[in-house]
Amino acid sequence: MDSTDPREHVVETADRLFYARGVQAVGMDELRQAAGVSLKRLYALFPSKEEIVLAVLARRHRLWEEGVRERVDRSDTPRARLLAVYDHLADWFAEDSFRGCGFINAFGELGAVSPQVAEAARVHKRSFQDYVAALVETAGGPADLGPQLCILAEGAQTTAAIAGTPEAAAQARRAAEVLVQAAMPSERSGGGAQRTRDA
Amino acid sequence: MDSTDPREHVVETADRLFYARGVQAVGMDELRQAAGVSLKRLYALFPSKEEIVLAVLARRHRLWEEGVRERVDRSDTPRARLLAVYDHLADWFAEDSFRGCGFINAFGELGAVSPQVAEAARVHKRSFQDYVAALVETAGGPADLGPQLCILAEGAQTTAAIAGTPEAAAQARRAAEVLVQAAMPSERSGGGAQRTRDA
DNA sequence: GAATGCGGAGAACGACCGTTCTCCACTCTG
DNA sequence: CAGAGTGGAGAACGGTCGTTCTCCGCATTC
Repeated sequence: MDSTDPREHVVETADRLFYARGVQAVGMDELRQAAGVSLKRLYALFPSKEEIVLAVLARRHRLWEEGVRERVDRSDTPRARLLAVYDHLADWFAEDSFRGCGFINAFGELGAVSPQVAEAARVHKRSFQDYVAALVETAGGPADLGPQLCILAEGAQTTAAIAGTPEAAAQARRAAEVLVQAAMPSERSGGGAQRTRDA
Repeated sequence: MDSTDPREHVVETADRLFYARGVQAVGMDELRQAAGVSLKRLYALFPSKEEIVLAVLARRHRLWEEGVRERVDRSDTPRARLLAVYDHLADWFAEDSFRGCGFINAFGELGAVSPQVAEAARVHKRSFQDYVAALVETAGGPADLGPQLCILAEGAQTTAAIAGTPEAAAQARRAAEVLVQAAMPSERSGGGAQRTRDA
């Protein structure tokens, strides 16, 4: 829980608070108290609140990429790897603390007022799109497929967040299956590639 | 531009400001000045800022429904009506002022702190899902198709907003075409829509 | 013309924001 | 033990927020 690095500890705490209630709803004093550091130390670690926000987003980006990559790498076939993303989403949506994509939320709250936050969201989404595009290319799918799968993932996140229910992940997965099947029809319909044995 | 109803005029102005910069970034004094009303009058029209936010969302909900409905009704076949939604999105994304879905933005900014805002977003999205589900049913499509098409629309909105480019609408449309085609295979590609399943 | 009420302009208010500063207990070093 | 320096607690600061209040010009009415 508490890491050895005080900086990381502050970022973890800030992430939890910002994500749960919004950035502007959490004051520096509350963050200081929750993180158990003095205000002086807080400002010694970070020059401003905005820098904390950016550090939180950077951490979220890293954790997201690790989580997706780990889940994808657990699948063996190129096709299963494409769909693994939605299983990752399903697990995420089922968490009690789930409240949508932190980048979308931050973009909506601060994107118009902080170019750096907007840019962080842009880079994060772009990075995911590139990753999926690489998966599609490896699987031998057409270039169109990547963006379409990403749009499904984005839509599932906001839908699940606002509805407060996790079923959007499964719906997006089924849609993705259709798109993948249509874009990359398997030569053998019986499908020797169908080894849906996970973990 | 300026409506006869001062209340509506305030809501229009608030919508423009809130949408462009975020709710919390716009103070009541700035809104008062932009709308050209006195602070006293502003608080005579609305008891609090939150009520203005809710009125803005209600107006946005109405305009969105009218816009989508008008666009859908311009199409003649049930299949074209399903895809008309994405053409509407394409036009919207191309607007200079486009900055994502106002409900998603408001939810990200205030959803955790204002149950009423969260509920407004939920109702709005749910209403759209019901509308699409009705279109799907009329077209004779399976129940699964509606949520999938909605997820594509949601994903296109956030993708276009964060990327700052409108191409997500076309990508979502192409994906939707595939989903529709897979779920409702036309016997002849020329398309006899009359041969759909009856109610 | 005097009384009355309405609405506009904007000052005032209390709260809270992000950030800085003051003060002091404490721990090292000699 | 004396002195220096570090870091914690939290007060202070300037600013802004949402909201309320005061003041005053002005139109209406008897």
